[in-house]
Amino acid sequence: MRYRRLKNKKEFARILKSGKRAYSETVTFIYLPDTELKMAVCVGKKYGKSVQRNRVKRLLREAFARYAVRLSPCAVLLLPKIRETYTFGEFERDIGKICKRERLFEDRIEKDMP
RNA sequence: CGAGCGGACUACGCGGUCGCGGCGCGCUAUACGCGCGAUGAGGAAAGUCCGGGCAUCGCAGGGCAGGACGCCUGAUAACGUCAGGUGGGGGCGACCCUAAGGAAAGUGCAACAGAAAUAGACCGCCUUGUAUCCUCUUUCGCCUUUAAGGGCUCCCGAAAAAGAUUGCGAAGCAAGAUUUUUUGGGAAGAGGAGAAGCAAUCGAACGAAAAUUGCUCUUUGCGUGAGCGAAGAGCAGGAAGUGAGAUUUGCUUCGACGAGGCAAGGAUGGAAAGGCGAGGUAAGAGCUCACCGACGGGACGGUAACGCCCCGUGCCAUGUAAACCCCGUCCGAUGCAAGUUUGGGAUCUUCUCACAUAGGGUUGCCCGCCCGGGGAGAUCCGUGAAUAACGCUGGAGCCUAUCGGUGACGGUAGGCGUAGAUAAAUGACCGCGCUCGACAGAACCCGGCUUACAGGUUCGCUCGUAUC
RNA sequence: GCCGGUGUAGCUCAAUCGGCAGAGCAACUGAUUUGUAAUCAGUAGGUUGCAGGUUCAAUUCCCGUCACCGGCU
Repeated sequence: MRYRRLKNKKEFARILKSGKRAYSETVTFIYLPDTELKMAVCVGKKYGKSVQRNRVKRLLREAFARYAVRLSPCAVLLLPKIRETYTFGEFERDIGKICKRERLFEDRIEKDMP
């Protein structure tokens, strides 16, 4: 297990209030340093019907899991932007860019990771 | 081959790598993890429109209110579902649709149009009464209860008898007014004046800051009609105009007033008191008759809805109940965020009520029944508290065979073990194939209904065309 | 998950028991003004969310569906 799911409502409020935000074309990334790595995906009703919402959540989790091994411990909220279609490639590329820019990678030796 | 109808099934497939949910086994030694294994969304999981299970509530006492359903029989745990049938409607047909009880229990509504809208008589048809004037021909009546019949009077014709008188010189013959009797016919008809209108003609007055005109054509409205009006187009002309009133001419329609009968006909309307044809009548009418429809009764068939046949009634009350309503059947309420268990004890303060009052609960209301304590705040320690566990998936379960039943469905035998999350699990990448993949994601569980949907497979059937 | 409500002109809203779909603002045209605003006169604008049914007739009654809004927890 590389990361934990965020479930508590209080933690959501804390991150939204004092977390740091980073933006990209497809996703908004809110993070706050913590003792261990935690993550949650926020997808409300305005993203479509249940099939569409589930697909967005799966794609985001998969993309986050690609980088979860190398991230320093912090609490992360992922807020996708509303679009017509969602693809895995865009999510993976943007999350990678953000993590690099915000210097969240713990281990800088393995730079050849895709 | 083309067009179509009905039913059933399926819902991209295969392989590899990484990853996710819970389960089982093993390791670590119970905070967190690791490895292996099998397994893991639908026909609609959707809408939440019905029905049930299950759970709780002193519900399983009564009444009122409210809601749902409504051809018949069956299936089912139950249903507004399903099966088979009946009636009605649609289609050439296969087949499809159908909330399909009651309108003589009562209330409401039926705009506009139309003479009239649930009722009657505006026009009309028929019978009858009353009533004005003039002209012509003329035979120019009356009574009785009517127009049948009778009586009286008058007129005309015929026959018989009597017969004043007249002619012939007489007998006699001829003519013959008149009277009586019998018998036949007749005692009425034609025309106009009248009323209401339309057009033309004459015309007092108005009209120079001038179109307010005429003719033709087309469309259309009103009127029974003569005719009148509106809109548009074209042509012509330049006082042609409007108009109180009057006369004549041409034209149109109708007789007036009253009583009674009728519901045939009258342009409307969704609907006009059965339809249609014939007889009948003063005119008419199911007034009578045939056929069709309606209603009532009976026989037969069917469990029944109903069908079919016979007889009778001339036939009376339009539609709407998906308006209120009546009749019959059914319904206690709340929903797994239901609910059960564990996790908190002490002190203080305050509010309300107390033996049937008040309050709370029980169904929206009433009666009835039940409850003895209940609620709030502060301080201290304690705290994962929108939490944890249960409910939670073995159930009216699925598959196969067979038996009963037209069928829905039921019985028997054998086999199977088939998601259970809770910020909520199915994804990413690579390769191959094709027809290039629609609608769409479980949240307590079932039975239905409805809605969305790229296609594909298959069975049965209908119509048309061509060939044999 | 459960329960309730609303859809009418470009906007905000009416329509009594089923019988001609209306008002205000906005738009357009004309008048007024040197011009604009205001004012006055007039005009146009509707699949009553969609689809089906009952009825002679539906914005209204019934059924289905779509969109939006609100409440409980």
